[in-house]
Parts: sequence; C-alpha cells; structure tokens
Amino acid sequence: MAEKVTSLQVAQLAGVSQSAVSRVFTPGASVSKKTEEKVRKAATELGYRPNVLARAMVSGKSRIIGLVVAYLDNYFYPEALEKLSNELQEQGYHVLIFMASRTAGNIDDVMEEILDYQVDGVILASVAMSSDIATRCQQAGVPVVLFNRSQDIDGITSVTSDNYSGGRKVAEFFVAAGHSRIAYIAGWQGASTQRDREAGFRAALGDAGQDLYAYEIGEFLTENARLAARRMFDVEPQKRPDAVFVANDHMALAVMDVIRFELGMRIPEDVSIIGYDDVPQAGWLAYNLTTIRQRANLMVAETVDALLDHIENPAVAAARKVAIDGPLIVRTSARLPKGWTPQRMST
Amino acid sequence: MAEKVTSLQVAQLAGVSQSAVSRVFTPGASVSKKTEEKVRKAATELGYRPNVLARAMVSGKSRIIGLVVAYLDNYFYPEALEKLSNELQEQGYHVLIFMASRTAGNIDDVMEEILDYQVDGVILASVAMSSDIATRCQQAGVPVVLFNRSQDIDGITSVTSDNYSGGRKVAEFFVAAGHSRIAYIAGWQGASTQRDREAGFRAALGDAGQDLYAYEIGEFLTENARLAARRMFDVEPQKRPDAVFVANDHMALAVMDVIRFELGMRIPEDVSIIGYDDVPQAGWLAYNLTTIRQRANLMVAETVDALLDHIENPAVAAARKVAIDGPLIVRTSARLPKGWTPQRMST
DNA sequence: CTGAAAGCGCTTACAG
DNA sequence: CTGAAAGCGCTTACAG
Repeated sequence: MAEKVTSLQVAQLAGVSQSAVSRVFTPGASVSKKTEEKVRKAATELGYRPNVLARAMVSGKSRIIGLVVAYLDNYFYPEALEKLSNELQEQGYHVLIFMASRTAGNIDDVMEEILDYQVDGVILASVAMSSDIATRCQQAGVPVVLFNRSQDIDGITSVTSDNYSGGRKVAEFFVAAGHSRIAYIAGWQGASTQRDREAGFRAALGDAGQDLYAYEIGEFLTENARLAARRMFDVEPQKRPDAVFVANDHMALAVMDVIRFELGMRIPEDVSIIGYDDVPQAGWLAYNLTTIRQRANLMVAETVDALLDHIENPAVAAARKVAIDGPLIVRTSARLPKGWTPQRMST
Repeated sequence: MAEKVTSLQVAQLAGVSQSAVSRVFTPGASVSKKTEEKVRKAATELGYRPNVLARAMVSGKSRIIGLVVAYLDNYFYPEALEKLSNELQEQGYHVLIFMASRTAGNIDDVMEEILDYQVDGVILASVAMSSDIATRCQQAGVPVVLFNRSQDIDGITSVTSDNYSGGRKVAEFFVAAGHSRIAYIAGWQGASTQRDREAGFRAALGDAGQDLYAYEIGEFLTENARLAARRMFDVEPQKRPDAVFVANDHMALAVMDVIRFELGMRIPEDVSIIGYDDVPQAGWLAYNLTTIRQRANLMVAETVDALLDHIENPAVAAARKVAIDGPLIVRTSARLPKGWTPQRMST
C-alpha cells in the first residue's frame, strides 16, 4: 500500500547513479540528453517524485512560507490570503497556514512552531509580534514581513496602505460636504492601522478647525461596533453626529444596519458614513458604502517581492516600510461635497 | 547568523547521547528525571527546538495536512477554513494550503505537489478530484476527505450537508406559502451540492404537483448570478416568477441586489427568495435572507474526525459519506406560510 | 533507563 | 557529464 519510490530505485532501473537522478530533477544541473531520458522513463514507470522534505533537509531551503492570519471574518483577509497564496505558489513556494484568531496573545508560541518547520520566510497578516521573537527569526535567518500592520522593530519589513493619508482624506471629504458634528468609531487600539487612520483623521479635522464630536471603540469586531453605534446614535436626535468615520468596512456595514434598521435613520440624509478597505460587500447596492480602498493586489505584490528579496539575497536585502496610497471610493453612504459625483476620488 | 542548534549539540552540552535528547522531546518515551533535567537545561540554554522536517523524514509522519480550497469569495469557505485549520492545529497538525481557484482544472497537478510534501492527509474543500489521483493517494497511503462535495469514488470519505433534503425544504416552504411560479437559479453543474439541491427541490415541487417555472444557471459566481437574475426577472411583470431558490447565499445576495435595485421589485412582496448556506451576510438586516443553514461546525468536526481516524487507524478506518441535516432559517426575504413566524424552522 | 549504530531520501562537493 | 561517498538532523530498534 505505502509504496514509496526512492531515487535509488529509479537509479537502479535506469542503470545510473542516484546522483544522476537527483540532477535530472534539479532545474539547473548538467545531465546528458541520454541520461535524462533514461531517468525520466524509469521515473514515470515507477511513479517517482522527489521527496520535498528530504530535499529541504539537505538543501536547507524548504520553500515553505509560514503565513499567520487572523480576522478571517473581515473579508479583506480571505481575499488577501488567496492572492498571497497564489503569488507564492507561482514562485514555487508553498504556504503553511496558522490561524492566530483563537490563539491571540501567544503569537510567539505560534512563531516557534512555524520556525520548527524550517520555513524560508514568514508573513504576519494583521498580527504583531514581540521583538523577542523578531530577534529569534533574525538569528535563525528567517525573514519576516508584516502585512497590513507596521511595527517599529529593527529590520522588519512591513506593507500597509497609507492609513494616515487615508484618514485625512475622509476628514477632508466630510468637511467639504459641510459636516460639523463628525465622529469616529475606532478599531482595536493595538493595531497600527487603527492608530494611523485615527491620527490622520484627527489631524485633517484639526486643520479644518474642527474637533472630533464623538468617539467610540469597536475593536474591529462587528458586535462591538454595533454597541459603539448604539452608544453613539441612540441619543436625542439633535445630539447625534452628522457624519461618522468607521475604522474599517467590516464594522461600518454593521454600523449601517444599526443606524438604519434599529434607529430608523437615513443614510446619508441623517448621517454620512465612511469606512475603510473597500471590501466587496461595501459595493453591494444595499450598502453602497463610501470608503478608502486598500489596494490588496499591490500590497500583496509588495509583500511577496520583499519576502523573496530577503530570502534570495539575505546579505543585501534591506528592511522596507511600504505604505500604499489608496483612493477614496465615493458611493452613496456619505453626503457629497458640492461638485462631486459618485465615483472614485482622485486625491 | 543562521545558528541552527542540533540535537547533537544539546547532547554534548548535557553530557548525554543524542538518543537521550530525542527521547526528551518525544512525548511517550522513557527518560529519567535526571536526564530530562540536564537535557532541558541544555536545550533552553542553546535555544534548541527539534527540526520537524528531520523528524518527519525518519518517522514517516509529517503531521502536515494538505488543504485545497477554492471559492474564497464565498464567505462559507473562509469560515470553514478557519475552523478546519483551528481544529487541526489543536490536534497537533499543521495545514499546507493550496488555492484551487486559479488552477481550476488541474487539481491533479496540485495533488501531486501536495503528495510531494509527504502530507499525512488531504482535505479537498469544494473541489473534485479524478479517480486517477484518488488511486494514487490510496497507493501512497494518504487519506483524502472531501469537504462540502461528495463524489462516487471508492474509499473516499465525504462530508456535506444534506443537500437533497435542504432542496426539498425550500420547495415545501414555497408551496406552503402559496407560490405557483417557482424558479431556480443553479450553481455550477459539476458540483454535487448543486445537483443534490436541485434534485431535492424539483422532487418536492413534483410531489406538490408543480413544475419548475423558470430555470437559469449562475455557476456559483456572483457575476453570472446577476446575469441569470436579469434573464429571469427582466421580463414582463406578469411573467415573472413569484419565488426563486438560488443555489447558494453568495449568489442569492447578488440576485437580491438586481431584483431590488435594478428592477425595482420588492422582496418578498413581489418575489420570495431563498438561498443556501446561511453565511453571516445572509443575516445582515439589509438582506435578511431566508436560507438553509449549513452547519459548518459539525461539518468541520466530522471532516477532521474522519481524516484523523484514517490517519491513525489506516487498517480499519472505513470510508464515510456524511450528510448533515441543516435547518431552514426563516427570515424576511420569503413570504411566510400561514402560521409561520420568522425563526428557525424545525423540519 | 541509556548509548552506539544504522538509516529516512535526498543533494552536494569531490574526483574522474 | 558522471558516480561514490559523506552528510542534512533526527528516530528507532538493538543491546546492555
């Protein structure tokens, strides 16, 4: 039943050495036409395929990338995961996946496990690591790149959208539309994305001479976002904010449901709402949510590029901090400034 | 920089044999308290952790499960992926992921790649395999289980919801509500889920003395579902179906947008719509889609259980065909039969 | 309980 | 271009 075919068996059938077999299955190696033929013939006959694990052991390259991911209920991540995995596969790497969702807190343990697999690199999607473990990775020569999160650790590459500038754009849009009671529903404070979006938003509001009118925290969780929305809007109508920036679409959609179906308010007549990410659901017509787009394709491309650069040129590759600008996608959930039409904003 | 610590180094520092070190890191092995102490001390000092790949080579067990997944844009899958991955992690397995989305058609090549990693088992989520490759897996002693798809190949375990019965429930509900022009928008015909849902739906319709009033194919793709909805409903109002079963929620939500926002029809006053899966978005109040729930938790538990059973008892484990009954979740997108209230239906 | 030895399936210098 | 030999880092019988 378990009939593992080894390179030695192929070699014997082909009448060549084990080395010859190995060379046939090693892209750049030099083998004569004749040998190659004999080996291939024997290999197909026996159904031989090289054992990747054995190869990894001796070569020191596993061609496995560890990918840690959380928040799969936020549609931005499955999409990113799919793209990430596809690009890596195209480059001949495979992805060992680790869910951080349930294990939140002890990412470090997860990282140790990943390292045990002799991965060639690690991608942390919306997950932060301790500097201890970062050091361990560096010692082990395993490059790490942070996806959609940035962190001030020496030598760690990160790829995000330009969250600060995104936050600014939202504030500018609200102000241009004439809003004067502008609120914010924050994500999880531990996330750099949350902090940067809020900082940019507040800064641009300040530049316009306005203060934040109301502030609640939704932690990037739909249930908490609903609670935040109720605290913010379930008050005397004249005290309600007239515009709210929600730190990501995932929460913003839940907030819209509360505003419209629980409180009976109209969007954008009674309140404007803007999210962040441009997940597919934001474009669904029942929501039609104005939002800042995160360019997942670009972010993924940068992530893979940076990681492979570090893997293939460990000596020279330098850490990068990439922040990709994303456009404001103008839909109907937020009142339009004079002269605007629902379409992508060019800032 | 790359300071790999080996068991031999630990052994030397601890003053014991390499075997002793190995035993300390092998759960059931017999080691004296003294030895264990010395080894652990040396190991922490050196920062030693066993190389999983080396262990896999000699033991023949990689503790890696290959997971092939497609349709990540259908929210049912990210959710299943997360649960699957979590359960497997808890059992000490890790997941090597392969996206089938882009490589549709050549699942067999993907399977060969997976086998190269000496995986202990494979889960195919909403992906079908050729019987050739099934045979190869069997020869290699690698168990395979199909998740959310069933297939008539000897010895292959599959876990699905009871799609036939689900389809029946939808038809019975429509009929009970007094509908007489009942339509169906199909998924991809290659999927057993699609075929079984349609079969059950048609059968129950027949039992009630009705025929399918209209039929279109959406292939499980949102864009195709929109086109199907237009072909079906963008006709003279009196010729429109008064109820439609859409083969999954993913398509049903897109169909609702077309019906309401493009054609200006009301749901359920002008047309009732029911989906399948009960993805989280189906519960969002802007849609509030009546649907058949797939019990992801149970499906995942059965999948993991069956796979581990085959891995751990290769000699005795028998193939299983599991079909889990799922309830109709009654919301507001479909007209209620007399006496019904919006809540879970017990059938 | 413990150690010496063999071996998992490959690749990589080293000669030729 | 090709083969014999050593070795990647572990575990597993086998003695003791």
